[in-house]
Amino acid sequence: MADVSIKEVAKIAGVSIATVSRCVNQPDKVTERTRLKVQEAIVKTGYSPNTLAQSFRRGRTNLVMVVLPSVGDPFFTAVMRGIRGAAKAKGYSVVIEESQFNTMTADEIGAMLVSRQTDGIILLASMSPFGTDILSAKNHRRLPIVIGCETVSPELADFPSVHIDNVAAAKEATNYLIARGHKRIAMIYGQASSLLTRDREFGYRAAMKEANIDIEDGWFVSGDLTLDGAIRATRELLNHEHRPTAIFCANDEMAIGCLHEIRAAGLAVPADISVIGFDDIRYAAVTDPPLTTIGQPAEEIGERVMYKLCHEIEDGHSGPRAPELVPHRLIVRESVSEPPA
Amino acid sequence: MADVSIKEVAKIAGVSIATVSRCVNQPDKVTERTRLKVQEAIVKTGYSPNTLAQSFRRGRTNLVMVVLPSVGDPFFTAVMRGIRGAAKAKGYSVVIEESQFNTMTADEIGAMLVSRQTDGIILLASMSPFGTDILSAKNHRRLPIVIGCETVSPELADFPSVHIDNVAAAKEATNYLIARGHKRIAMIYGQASSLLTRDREFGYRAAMKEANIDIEDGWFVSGDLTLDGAIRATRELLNHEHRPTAIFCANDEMAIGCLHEIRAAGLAVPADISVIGFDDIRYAAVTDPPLTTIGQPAEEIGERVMYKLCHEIEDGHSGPRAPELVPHRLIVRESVSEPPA
DNA sequence: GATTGGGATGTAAACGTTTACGCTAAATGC
DNA sequence: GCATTTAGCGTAAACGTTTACATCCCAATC
Repeated sequence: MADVSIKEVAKIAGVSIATVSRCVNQPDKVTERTRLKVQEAIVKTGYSPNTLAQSFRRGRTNLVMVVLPSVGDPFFTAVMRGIRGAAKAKGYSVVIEESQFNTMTADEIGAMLVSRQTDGIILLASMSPFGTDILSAKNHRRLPIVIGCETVSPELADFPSVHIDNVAAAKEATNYLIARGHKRIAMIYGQASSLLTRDREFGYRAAMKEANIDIEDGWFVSGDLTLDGAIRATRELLNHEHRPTAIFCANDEMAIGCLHEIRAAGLAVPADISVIGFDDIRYAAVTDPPLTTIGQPAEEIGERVMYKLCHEIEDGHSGPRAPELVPHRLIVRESVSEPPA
Repeated sequence: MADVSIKEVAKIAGVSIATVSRCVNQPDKVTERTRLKVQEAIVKTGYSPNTLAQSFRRGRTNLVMVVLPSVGDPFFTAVMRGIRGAAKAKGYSVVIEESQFNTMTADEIGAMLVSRQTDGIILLASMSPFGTDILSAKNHRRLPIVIGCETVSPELADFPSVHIDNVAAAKEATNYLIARGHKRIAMIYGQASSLLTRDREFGYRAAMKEANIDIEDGWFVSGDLTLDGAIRATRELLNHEHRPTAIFCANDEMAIGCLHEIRAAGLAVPADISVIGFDDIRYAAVTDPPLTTIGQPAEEIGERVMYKLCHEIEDGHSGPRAPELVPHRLIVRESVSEPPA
């Protein structure tokens, strides 16, 4: 059944292997008559082209790699859905690498491309902690890499990217809390190494500064972008001598952990403490209380980033590389109110 | 930098390409002296073997495919973590296919293997709705396929599998509700086509029957394994003329939707209605109230299923194929109590 | 010192496909 | 009806690697 090669088809159809190949790949270069003859031989033998040989010959795998911080994060799941949809439409398969748990370095990524295991790479996770030499512009060979979600660090500025304006979005979240009357506003941020985190931090600090509100020591804590990290961070905040009346979490997963820990401490959201998240993952709508958050068009980001990558792979790069900004929006639910009197 | 082939290395090192290949793949077959010489040439040229050519020549991609119902489900995310870890250890990459949104048929899966795009396949989703001809035992060629999580349908019984005893687990969940005094127990199940759903249904019905409790019409509703589906299903249950006092959800994601909808209706969990889930995803511990559920060793399942697949790929199959059962356990939190008086 | 054995290396074939090139025969232009 | 183009097809090379086999050389044995 398997292991039938193009040779066999050619023999049965009474044509050369070149003709069989053409029938499959460029049907217009071949007579209707022979096309049918070959088609018949193909179904008779159950032939399907050996993808390995094709990839080898064509120098393409039709495989792209996505590097993301955590596959468990529902936000990235949504981005992945967009990527996958676009990939399917363009005939690519996707392999995922989690940057959080392995030590994949920029060198490994470069090696991956050089050794042609994948045709291109989508970075949803900042690689800055690893060093970006191979990826950087100083490497003159253009690697098909596109960056999504993350703000682009200077070394990577040469690569195309798709993301929201993280600074503006974080500022908007913070301003919303300020507008509701909060002054003691804490932030649970992600990983210190991440640029995305840094952008959201800038937004938070900028909004506070503009409103002339001081940020006390201990109001800016890391939650590692995880549920458990956020629970620890929230505990710290609750024990702070000036307990905040509002907490801005850099993603929804942390916000959910935050909600839980506040509740566990016998306090109420938003009566005692307001919470605002980031990403608008699906669970955000069903928490108790439903989470006010910043929505990102995750699936759209995924789609666009994939199409951009296809363009890089197939047409090489062309024209300018201004980051493609997509819109965010504040989604008001019930986890934010005025601070307690 | 790129595109340096084995020939160039050979020329620089002053040896034949065969020797270079041996240095890389079977270092013990080569003199220390030449090995060093070649090594030097390799770093000098920046050579890295063309993976496409290797795959082609060796007839192996070191790529496996995982088919699962929904990548968004945190349970499968956990399974994937196990798979990914084992894959990494064994030198494989993983591509994911979602069976929910595309129409991948068994034939396509077969084609995938025949055309050698992947070395093997892990099925975490039942393929029964699609027809299993290609995969079935009647196809004499042994395909490297392993089944995880799902109970194995008769046609697939010939393939190795790793899963919990879903019937027993569902029975245990139901019995727990019965033991707490419930009689009006509803179930929100997954997709009707899924064997896993059928097994959990069996367990539920068996427990009810043994306790001599009738299941009323309308107490057994589909939630599609999704949040939204569960919300709809819960609404139906709340409007039932004999409203259940307990709801058994076939997975935690649905249980979370269920909790939310009960709350939205102004009722309390567990005071008015008890809820029990299945899977013990991470969010289950931080719902309000924390969710009582059945825990599965998701990551372990993933690991084992991957190792089993490696064995299939590398050593062919050998010996008997009894399904490998892994233990489940009831995790008691706070979403179940006695029924209201 | 001749013979044998074996380890290290080179030679060349093979994997299945795509494609440049050349050939034949048919179609087109006078 | 002849010359010219062109469409359809076959031949064969090429992609980069692995590996069976041949070769060579050195060491060990008699």
